[in-house]
Amino acid sequence: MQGMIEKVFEALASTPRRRILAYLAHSELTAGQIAERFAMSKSAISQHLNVLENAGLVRSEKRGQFVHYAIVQENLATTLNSYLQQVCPVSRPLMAESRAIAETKAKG
Amino acid sequence: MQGMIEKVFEALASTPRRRILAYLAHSELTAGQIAERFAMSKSAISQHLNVLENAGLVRSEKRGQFVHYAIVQENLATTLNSYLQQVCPVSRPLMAESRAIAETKAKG
DNA sequence: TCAGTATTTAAGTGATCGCTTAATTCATTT
DNA sequence: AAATGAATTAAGCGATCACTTAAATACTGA
Repeated sequence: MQGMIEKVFEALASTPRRRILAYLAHSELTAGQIAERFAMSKSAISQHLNVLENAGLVRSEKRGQFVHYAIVQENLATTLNSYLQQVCPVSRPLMAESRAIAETKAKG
Repeated sequence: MQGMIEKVFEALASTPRRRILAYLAHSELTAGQIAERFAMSKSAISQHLNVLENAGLVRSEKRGQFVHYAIVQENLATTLNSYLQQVCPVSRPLMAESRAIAETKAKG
């Protein structure tokens, strides 16, 4: 496993990791807040977060005692869309959407 | 692993399987034709094709001695797109636009 | 029917994954 | 400094994955 696409699909292959991303979709959360929602040790969550961060799907920032995690929507959207475009040209409309997200984020 | 989304992401987690999909993007191929392109046994390719078919990403049809495989673009596109919508809510307002583009393409 | 080709299925094996508990690091509070 | 709390890192273990080779199945043509 080396490239960005590989890392992203590897990260998304896990149901707990996709659920973590879903939780982060609406707001930034600390590692502990995420862990609270899962029937799984904090350690396990930390390991999942590491995989997600390594794939560029989340970013983390330590503030005092807490580590805050946030989704990196742009990377998820552009990776999936570019793969989709590569494999099924039918999906071209998604590109416009992806571009629009990128522009929205750049301005805001 | 049960739902469709799980199966799709599980299938896409493998680099050889993504390469198989890429090969099938341009034309239908037999199992043997796919296997020729990989430094891997026919058996392994058959197993990968089984995973992809089980995820609804390819369909197969036996004609005489050969089994022809084809990509199911729609399932790939709609699965990734719907997941993206779920996780990147920013993109939701743009769906109407996306749909409009798709409809324009369908008509023209 | 027999031989040859295409493909799948079965069985086995090493590598990786996903978790656990325990130990560690870092920040805060007293 | 000592104790507490948040989070990561380390070590280990069972389960699953991704291959392999060998056997089975199915079709074709002499």
